[in-house]
Amino acid sequence: MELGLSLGDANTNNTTNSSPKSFFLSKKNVISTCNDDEKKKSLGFCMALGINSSSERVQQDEDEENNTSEEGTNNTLPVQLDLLPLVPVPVPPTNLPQSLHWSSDNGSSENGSSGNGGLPAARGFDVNRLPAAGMDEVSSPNSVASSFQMDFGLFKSCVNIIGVGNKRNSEFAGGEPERASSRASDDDENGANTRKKLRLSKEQSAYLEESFKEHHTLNPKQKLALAKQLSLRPRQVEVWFQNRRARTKLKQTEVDCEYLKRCCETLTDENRRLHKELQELRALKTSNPFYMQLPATTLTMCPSCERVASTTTTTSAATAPPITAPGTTTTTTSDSIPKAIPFLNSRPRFFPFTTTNNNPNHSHKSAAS
DNA sequence: AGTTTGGGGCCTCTTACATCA
DNA sequence: ATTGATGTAAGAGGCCCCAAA
Repeated sequence: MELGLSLGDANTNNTTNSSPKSFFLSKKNVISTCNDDEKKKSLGFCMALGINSSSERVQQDEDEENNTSEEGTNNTLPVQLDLLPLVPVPVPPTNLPQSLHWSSDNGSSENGSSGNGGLPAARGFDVNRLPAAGMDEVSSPNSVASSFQMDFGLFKSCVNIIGVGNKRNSEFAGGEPERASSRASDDDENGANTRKKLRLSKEQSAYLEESFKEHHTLNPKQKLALAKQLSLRPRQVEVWFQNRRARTKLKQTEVDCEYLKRCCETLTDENRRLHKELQELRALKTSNPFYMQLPATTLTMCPSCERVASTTTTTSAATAPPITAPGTTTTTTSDSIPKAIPFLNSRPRFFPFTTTNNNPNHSHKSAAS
């Protein structure tokens, strides 16, 4: 079971919205990564903090990094907490190279295993570090390691030929091995087993980003294909995706916390205002006891359709003919809430833990319809 | 059918390194 | 040239899932 905290447009059905901002806290505190298996297991607790439909919707990932959350400041935030199953979020198509558009069934990831079949010609990626003695990791049980190692030899032979536009690496574009690689090889020669920090080139990072837009997780074939495409080790690709997921989660958490903070402030203001109005109404009632002699009306909220319905209860105090405020009408429907309580008509709807109306036969007993 | 076991994937925390101001 | 901050690749440990025994 996962806890899904979705920050999206509450005026739309955020469970089917194309891009709700959400992170899912599963029992492992992991981000749901659109993995089909996890989605099947997810029983989402969707907590949505909506903004006006016309307001900008915070975009995912890349826009998070631009800290667009500040743009979402809106004092009229309707807040919605939904107990809803999480619905898979469609991933928008990207301009990912065709070779990296994997299908979810792993079936189309075979591109990389057939030499360079289907993949664009090996681009100018430098190799930060090429293993001296084979691949340090081939995690796939049905590994394609043999073919990959064969191809790897080809890549290795091309390493010093490939030029990279990266400033950091461009200094070695003239056939010089990259510094880190050189140092690593030196250590290897010295038998040292110290870890070396190796930067990926901009092209490699961009390529990984594009693939990350498609899939937040990789299956072994995808990982191998990507590693082959980028002349990286599968372990490097795997680590990059792990770190990328962690960064995404961190930023998402920051954005969501900011949303929650603003929402809390909004609700605090709302609560303060309601208290003030309540005091005013009580003062009004005290000063003019006949002014607010309305029938005892209980406003209730239908959890299914989120419609306000009122029921007029007959009490001893309400049996007397109501004396309404000037210019007001006494009704019992939500469509005409007494204007003596104007905020009920204007306040944003706040429904903690509302549920959607799944019953098509749902109807109200009240006249409100 | 239920249990155990090993492998793989992923997450989280952490470290080490590269880069920049 | 040095230093602190920041970003990030990578290691380590743990958890979960799954298939095979």
